[in-house]
Amino acid sequence: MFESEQKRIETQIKTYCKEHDLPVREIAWSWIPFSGNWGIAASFFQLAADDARAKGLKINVPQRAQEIAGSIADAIELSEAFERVEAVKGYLNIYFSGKIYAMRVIDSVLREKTAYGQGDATGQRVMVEFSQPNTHKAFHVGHLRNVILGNSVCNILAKAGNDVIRANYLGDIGLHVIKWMWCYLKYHDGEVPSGDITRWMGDLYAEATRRHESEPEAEAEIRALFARWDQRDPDVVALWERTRQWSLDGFDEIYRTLNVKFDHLYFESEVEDSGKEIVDELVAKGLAVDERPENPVVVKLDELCGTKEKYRVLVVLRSDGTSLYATKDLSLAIKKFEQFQLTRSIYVIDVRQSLYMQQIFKTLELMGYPWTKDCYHLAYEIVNLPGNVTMSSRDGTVVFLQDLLDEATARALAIVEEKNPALDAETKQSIANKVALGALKYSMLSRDNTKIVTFDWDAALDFNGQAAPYIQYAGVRANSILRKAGGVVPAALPLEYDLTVVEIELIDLVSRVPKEIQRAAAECKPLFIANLAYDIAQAFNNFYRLCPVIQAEPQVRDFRLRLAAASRQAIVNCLALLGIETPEVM
RNA sequence: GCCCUCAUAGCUCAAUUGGACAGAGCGUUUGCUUGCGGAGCAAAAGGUUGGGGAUUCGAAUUCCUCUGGGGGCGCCA
Repeated sequence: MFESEQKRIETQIKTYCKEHDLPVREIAWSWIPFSGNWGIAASFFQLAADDARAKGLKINVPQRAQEIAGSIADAIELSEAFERVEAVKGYLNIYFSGKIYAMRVIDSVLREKTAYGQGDATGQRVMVEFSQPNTHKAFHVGHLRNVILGNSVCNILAKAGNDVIRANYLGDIGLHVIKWMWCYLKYHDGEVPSGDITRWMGDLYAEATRRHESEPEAEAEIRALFARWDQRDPDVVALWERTRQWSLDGFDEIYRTLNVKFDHLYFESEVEDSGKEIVDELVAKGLAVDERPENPVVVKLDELCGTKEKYRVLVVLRSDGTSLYATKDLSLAIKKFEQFQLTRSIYVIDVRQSLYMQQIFKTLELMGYPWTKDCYHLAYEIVNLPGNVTMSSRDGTVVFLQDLLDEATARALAIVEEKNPALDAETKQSIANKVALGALKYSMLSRDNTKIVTFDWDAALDFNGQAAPYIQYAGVRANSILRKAGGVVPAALPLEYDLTVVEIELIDLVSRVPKEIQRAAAECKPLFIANLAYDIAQAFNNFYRLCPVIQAEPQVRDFRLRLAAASRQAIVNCLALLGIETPEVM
C-alpha cells in the first residue's frame, strides 16, 4: 500500500547508517503488534550486534539497538503518508497516516473487487497435479483432502500471478482394474451401475478384493485376464473402456459437487507404452539393471548416487514385463514438461509417497533432465479415523464422501430453515450446500499440510467457532448492512472523522490480503489464507458490534458502508481461494 | 537397522519463518438481544511450548541428544 514511501525511508535509514559508521543492511519490515495504530516496524538488534562485533565492542544489545532506533527516529524525515515515528525496545515503529492509509486500502479493494490481492504476472507456468483417483475404486473422505488442498493451491498460485495448469492423473489401469473386471465378469456380468456410481464401483472392488483373498483359483484367473489385457484382447479392452467410463462419470459428478475443475487430464493407460520405452532407455544408459525373468528391472539409486540407504532401489518394470506406477510416472513427468514448457511441476500426493517421489525425481535427474529441480512433491498428511485407523476401501473402514456431504447439507439445511424460514426452497438448498461444503473444506485447509487430520463426524459438522460458516456469516452481516442502506456502495470520499480502534484493526487485516497470498503461494499453504479470513471475520464482527453504520452521521455512515463492502470483498476473495463460496444470506 | 514426520492450554489447532506480553476455537464458569441478523459478542479460568544441552542480544521456531506417537524402505498404487 505504501511501497514507494517505504522505499524512501529505507534509503534514509541506509544513508544514516553510512554517515554514522554503522553496518548497512537490508531492512526487514514487519507489522507492529499491539494494534491501535498501524504501521511498519524494523528491529535493530541484529544491526547493533553486527556493529559491536565489527568494532570489537562488548555491549548490551537491546540497549544499543534502542539507541540506534532512537537516533534514526530523530533523524528521519517523514512524508505526509506517515504520521509519526518512535523507537520502542529496539524497534523503529513508523506509523502510517491513518486517514490516507485507510482510504487507500478501502479504495483499492472496492476498485479491484474480485481481483483484489491479484499479484503481478510472474511469467511462471506451473502445473499442479492433484486428486489422482483410481477408476474402479471408491472415493472416500481420505481422498477429499487431496482434492481440496490441490484446488486451493491452484487458486492461490494463480492469484499470486502464476499461469497455472490444473492436472489430474487418473489411475485407469493396473492390477486393481483387472481384479475388478475379473470379479465383474465372473459374478456381475451385464450389470450396470445405479444411483451413486462411484460407490457402486467401490463396492464391487471391495468384493473383488474379498474374493481374491478367499477363492483359491482367483489368482490364476486374474493373472490370465491381465495377460489378455496386455495382448489387447478386444473383448477385454471393450469391457475396460465401458467400465472405466462409469468411474469417470462418477468422478465428474463428485468434482461438480466440490466445484473443482481441471485443465488437463492424464491417464495411466496413455503413458504405459512410453514408460516402457523409458525403461529401455534407462537400461541402455546403464542406469537400470535388467535381470529378467528372475528379477524385475531396477534402478539402484544408492549405488549410482554413492549414498547409503537413502534413495534405496526403484523398481521400474515387473519381471514379467508389465508396467508399474514408476514406469508410468517417469514418462508422465517428461511428457508434462515437453507438452507445456513448464517452469514448475507440483505433485500433490500424500506424505507416504515421499521416498518414492524422491526416487522418481532422482532417476529423472540421472537421466539428465535439467528441470528435475523444478519438480516439487507437495506432501500432506492423511485423514485418519479416530483411534488412528487409516481409511481403507479394502477393510471397509471408510466414510463415503457422498454420505458426509449429504449429512452436512442436511444439518446446514435444518439451520437455514430455522434462521430464515421465509426463503424459497431453492435458495435454502443453495445456502445449505455452500455452508456444508465450506465447513468441510475449511476444516481440512485450516491446519498445516503436515498435520494428520482425524476425521470426526462432530468436528466435521461443527458450524460454530473457527469454521467457514463463521466467516461466511460475517460476510452475510456485511451484506445485510449494505442491503438495508439501499444496496449501493457510496463513491470514494474523504475520511472526515477519527477512526476507532476496531476500524483500524479491520482495515489493517484487509490490507494484508495481497501479501498473505504471496506467502501462501510461496509455501503452498492455504492455511495462511484460512487464518487471515478468520481474522478478518472476527475483526468485522467487532466492528459490527461497536460501530453503528446506518444510524451514523452521513459522512461516517458512508465511509463505514465502504468499509463494510471492502470487508465483505476481502472475505469473499479469501474464501474463494479456499474454494468456498460466500452466500448473500444464510 | 536406515530415512521422513509430528509433540504448544483438558481437547483440536495457530503463531507475520529467529523478535515486542505464545494466540484462537471447542469444552468449563459467568454475563449480553425493544439496537445494522445471537451461525454473534464480552469476561474468567487454563502454559516451564515433551525432557536435557548448544548457538544467539533474543529460540515454540535453528543444531545435537533423549523420550514418545505416526509413516516409509526391490516386482501395491
